[in-house]
Amino acid sequence: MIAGKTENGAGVSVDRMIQPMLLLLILKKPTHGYELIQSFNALHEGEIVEPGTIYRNLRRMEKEGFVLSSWEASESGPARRKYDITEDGIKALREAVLKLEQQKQQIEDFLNEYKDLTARGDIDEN
Amino acid sequence: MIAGKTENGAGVSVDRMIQPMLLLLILKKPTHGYELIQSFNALHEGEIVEPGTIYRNLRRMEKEGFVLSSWEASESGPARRKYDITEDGIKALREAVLKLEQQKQQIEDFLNEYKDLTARGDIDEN
DNA sequence: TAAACCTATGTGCATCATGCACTTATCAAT
DNA sequence: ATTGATAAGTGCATGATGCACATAGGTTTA
Repeated sequence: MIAGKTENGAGVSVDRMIQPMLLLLILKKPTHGYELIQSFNALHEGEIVEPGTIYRNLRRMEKEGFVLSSWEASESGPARRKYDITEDGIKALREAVLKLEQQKQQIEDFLNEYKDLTARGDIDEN
Repeated sequence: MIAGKTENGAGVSVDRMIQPMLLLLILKKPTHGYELIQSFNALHEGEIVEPGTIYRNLRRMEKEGFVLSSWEASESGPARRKYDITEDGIKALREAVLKLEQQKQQIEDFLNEYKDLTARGDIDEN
């Protein structure tokens, strides 16, 4: 439970990965917020991402120049805001990838330290 | 740059790992805040952790029953608050480990998806 | 002895991201 | 006309952090 806690607990999982994940999804296939929410929640079952979080991240990323939006008519339903990634967005994605690699390494280091401890029997298993 | 941003940018690295890292350090060797700050900043060079963040996390964890503190005299210097981990703290550490394993997996999944894309040449390398 | 410095702990304020709940709006179907 | 799915968004509260500052004990030095 960290950051905007509740039973969901963004302290984990998709935590702080929303921006790069959105950028990657948009890079793969330019689309709109509603579908991104579907993709997100289909991808990580159980881990529901708040619509508000998606929409706010999209608007913020547009403000920062990582994506561009354009209104698009739907065959059946209200108009949607379709997002495309920009050059800056691709750059931001690359930087995020580098940071995530570092983060993964840090987590691995931590987990290894923990395992060393349990292996030595300094801590019980159950 | 996420959460309390500035040039430091906790959005990465030690991001949201402070609590489990502190618990692990204290489990290995009960100690006080100031030394934990040293350990932290020695461990991850370049990534400076704010003293305020450490102290606040320690007090919070004590309020939640994960650690216990006791004042202790120093040979040379002001008294320090020495922290010991509790059973609940060990439990919390174990839970954090599980979540970090999940988080690591998510990062890996993401990085693999990204690599698939670059491998297909859908995105330039530089 | 006073000033300067290191050790040690902490707080106040601003910023940022998220969860939860709610609102608005379009379109289709009943 | 009402209901329901699609689609986008906002307001408020909560929580974590950075930065700067405050406080205080102890040691060293001028």
